[in-house]
Amino acid sequence: MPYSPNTLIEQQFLRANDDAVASANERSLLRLIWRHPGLSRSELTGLSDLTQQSVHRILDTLAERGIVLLGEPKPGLGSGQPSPMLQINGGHAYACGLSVTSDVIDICIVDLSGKTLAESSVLLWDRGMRKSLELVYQELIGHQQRLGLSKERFFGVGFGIAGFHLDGTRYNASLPLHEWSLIELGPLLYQLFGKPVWTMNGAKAGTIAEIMFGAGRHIKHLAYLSFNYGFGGGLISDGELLLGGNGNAGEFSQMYDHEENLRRPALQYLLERLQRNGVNVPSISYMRKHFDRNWQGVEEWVDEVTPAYNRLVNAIWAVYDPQAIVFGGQMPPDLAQMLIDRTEFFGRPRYGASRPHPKLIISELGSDAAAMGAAVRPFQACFY
Amino acid sequence: MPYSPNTLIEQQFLRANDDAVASANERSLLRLIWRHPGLSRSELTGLSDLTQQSVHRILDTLAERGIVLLGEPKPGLGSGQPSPMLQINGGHAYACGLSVTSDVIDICIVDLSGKTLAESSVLLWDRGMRKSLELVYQELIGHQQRLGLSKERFFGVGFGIAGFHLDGTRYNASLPLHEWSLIELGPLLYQLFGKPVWTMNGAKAGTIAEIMFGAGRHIKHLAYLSFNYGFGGGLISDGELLLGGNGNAGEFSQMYDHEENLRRPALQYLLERLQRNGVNVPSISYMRKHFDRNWQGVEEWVDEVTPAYNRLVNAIWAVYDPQAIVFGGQMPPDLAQMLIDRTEFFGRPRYGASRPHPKLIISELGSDAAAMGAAVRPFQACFY
DNA sequence: GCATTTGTTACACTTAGTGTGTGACAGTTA
DNA sequence: TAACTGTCACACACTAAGTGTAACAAATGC
Repeated sequence: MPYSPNTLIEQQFLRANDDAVASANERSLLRLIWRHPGLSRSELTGLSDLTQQSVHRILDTLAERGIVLLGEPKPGLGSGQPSPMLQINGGHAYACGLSVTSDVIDICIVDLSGKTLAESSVLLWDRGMRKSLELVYQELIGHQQRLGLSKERFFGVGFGIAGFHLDGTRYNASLPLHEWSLIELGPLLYQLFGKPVWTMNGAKAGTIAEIMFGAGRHIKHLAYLSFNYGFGGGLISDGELLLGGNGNAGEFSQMYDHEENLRRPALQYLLERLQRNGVNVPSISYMRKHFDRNWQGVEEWVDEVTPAYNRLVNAIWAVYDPQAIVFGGQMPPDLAQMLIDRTEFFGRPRYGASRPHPKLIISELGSDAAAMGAAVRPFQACFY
Repeated sequence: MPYSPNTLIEQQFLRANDDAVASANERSLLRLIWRHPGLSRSELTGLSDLTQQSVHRILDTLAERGIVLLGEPKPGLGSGQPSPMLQINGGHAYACGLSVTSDVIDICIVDLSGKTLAESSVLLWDRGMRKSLELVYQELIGHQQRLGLSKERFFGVGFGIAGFHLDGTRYNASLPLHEWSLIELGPLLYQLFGKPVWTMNGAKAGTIAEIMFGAGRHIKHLAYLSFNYGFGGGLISDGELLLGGNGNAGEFSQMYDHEENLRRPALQYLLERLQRNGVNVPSISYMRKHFDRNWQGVEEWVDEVTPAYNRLVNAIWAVYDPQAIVFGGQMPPDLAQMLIDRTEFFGRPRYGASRPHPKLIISELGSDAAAMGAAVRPFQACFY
């Protein structure tokens, strides 16, 4: 039987007489509370399709289980009996997110309300996978002790890795991660953490962060570009991550042939160029933090990748037609703007009406998006 | 309030005390019967997630409403009380599909079981839209009388038009169809036919045919290429048509820049070339019927479009990653094979494991796929 | 202070699926 | 040919979950 995290969820998080964490209607209400912080019970009734009585009862059981907090009456709603404010109870559960890239594992602990409780990272150096995971586990234990988090409230682990999906929980990552490739990561990590583990491609983790914390909260169909050492991304359809036939929808790099591949907008090439030009930029995260568009070589690189970039944007438009394309990953916002300024949509207007093209948006999430996305993935899978 | 066909469905097709045609569970059973012709009631229980009792009761109500026929006991199932064979009752409802292209409107009448009852077409010439629709309506009336179809069993109309979606039921079609562009087609057609009308892009109609009658019956994630005068297509995710942000997912032509656009694999260019070479090929449908790969100019054209074709296939792979890409529309099967033989996937293997790429499949549906797809669209929207 | 408005809560009702048990039937065995 | 066995049909009581009606509670505003 294939590994599935859903069957491994602990009893204390499940509904009575049921092996799910929340029913479809419960999830729809939880989603609304997530998206509208400070909502009152009566306002929620208006947003939901359910009747007032059903909303009331469902919230009652959610509050009894400690998932939702019924707060102070909300003021300023006009006449009538005041309605309590609703809040997701962060204390009900927390999850750990891991993002494995070629040189570092980012760790992030997030509670059910979406609050980041801790962040840290472990450098890979030349340590083997087992050793690295052992260090990650120690980090986690440290965070738990420092924050006074009980093991019982630990819901699960989200695990993102830079590499494409093969099948089950197997991935194919780039060379430095050869040890992590081609093996079933799900059972391995479950054994280490003793909690259910949701695995995903790293760019998909960023996409989930964008769904839960970013532009995806208001835009239902979008494409997320994750610019990193290489680059990938993800598609969101109707607020849900789209997987495609093999789980690799949004692995945009694949569209280039050998030659064009060298002029694709992957940050490794910009980094190399800057270093060749003597600009002191040791890493991609440094580049993101201190980016200056006047650095020697930036303009040149942008001009060089513009054709491949425009091909990318138009291919996404043609194939998937999202409402928006979000620039994320480690891309410096100002660099993203330079690309956006050079965008050329190929479609020509007909009768004055052009085919509506996607908006181009710079992600407002930090560069830790992947680890954050990995961390909320368990909650997104079960609560929202 | 925007036009919606679902609210216009006539009483005789709706459930008691409900304004839907079939509940989620009813639809899941109907889908299974559709996909497994000759299924017995007991076999259906095994395929469905529901219990035997629930299946029994749901089938009972569906049989009472005349949607399903309980037939003869199925022989050869071993011991036990014999179980009746199940059949969708074609007589319960029929629908009319229209496919509007630049020179012709194809008409197709399909019953609920998927059987084609009639096919015909109306040439557009220089007739205006109103006049053409009037002729289509006369054709429909003729078919109804000849086949003895009662108006009461007429469920609705599926309408496909070659042009991209704008919003609501407005489309932007190529020049010969300027009269059909930029207007709300839904209310207009509802007024003419007096039945709910589901509108869609023409290539999406072909995609729906592929879902219901073709490769989509067994493959859940695929991309459909509709080669016609121009070319478009559609995406299927988990057996459902994917719309994207503006309803234009799968409008693949959009990915080419001005220059490459002239070397894209649209059949208009092949037709022109053949005619220039003195090959007697008056139309695309003639070309499909009598295609010969030795015609003067075929090989040359295929070589010329191969780069753009490979870009297309790789872009679909990169962006959406389907399990299969289906070659459909008016493309002659042998011509499709010539392209497939020239396919080059750009991905390189890593650790000997390549990223799994989509299978390339030639559609087995006839060239009337668009009208057929348009015709089943109302059933697909409400029953399956 | 009272009417108005709106949220809370109780209770009967509806819908839809489940669990149990009995009888029907075909094929096998004695 | 009668008994046995496994599978299916079907009836009935039960459960889960949402709806509709109505009484009651708590604020606002005149």
